[in-house]
Amino acid sequence: MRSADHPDVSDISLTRVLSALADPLRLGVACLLADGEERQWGDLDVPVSKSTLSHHMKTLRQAGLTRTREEGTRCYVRLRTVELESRFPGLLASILQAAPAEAAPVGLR
Amino acid sequence: MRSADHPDVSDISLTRVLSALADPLRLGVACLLADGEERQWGDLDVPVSKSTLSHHMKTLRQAGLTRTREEGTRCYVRLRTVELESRFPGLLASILQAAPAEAAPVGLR
DNA sequence: GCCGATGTTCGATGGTTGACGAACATCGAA
DNA sequence: TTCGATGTTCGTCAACCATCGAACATCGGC
Repeated sequence: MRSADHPDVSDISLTRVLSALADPLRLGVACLLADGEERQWGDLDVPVSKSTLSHHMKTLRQAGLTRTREEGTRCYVRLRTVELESRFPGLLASILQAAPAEAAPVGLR
Repeated sequence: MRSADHPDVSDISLTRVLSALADPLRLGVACLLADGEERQWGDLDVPVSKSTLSHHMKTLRQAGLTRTREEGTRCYVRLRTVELESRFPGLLASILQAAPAEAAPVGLR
């Protein structure tokens, strides 16, 4: 169940957040979501197979970085910016600022 | 050669920093060094064998988080706080602020 | 010059992770 | 109702990582 594994804000773990963002592909997805917009998975142009993308999105979701919403067969995702900021002030901002230089190329289709 | 693998400030990689700090033990070491003091390996009270500690210190060093200085057979280590701050503004501070809650218990002997 | 203390390196081991394709489930549209 | 689009799950594989003990190198003190 996808909606079931969103951790509560107070349960978001620093080490999980760090390892989630330590992967170039997930960092790239986070970068792309940094504008606050909600995106559909299929709109993400990523250099991996869809099963691998699904796996990475699950990792981001379980780390508490993103929130996934299902609508029919489609999945929409957005960054939990505000919640992250309240849990780890300044963290996401400082990471995303430096991220584009070494994140995987993730674009919009 | 230990002193050889300190990356230059401009070569410090975000993903390497993140994965280095994603490990509870290394996060604990970073926490302990957060006061800016230089410490000797042997003074660190860590729950792992010395070979494992050596491995983790190498990881921190190669990620650019710490600077190691050798003096005889002893090794001293300190956080590269200022350099990190110039490379990734705000990053280290926000991590270290949240770290104590889930870092491995690293004390002074 | 010998011995103990301090780290490093090596090899082995077990666990985790990222990747893929294939098979599956579900929903919407024709 | 059948088919295509969208994600998930499963099994597998290779790579990586944390850990340990043992062997080694080096330096300082006795």
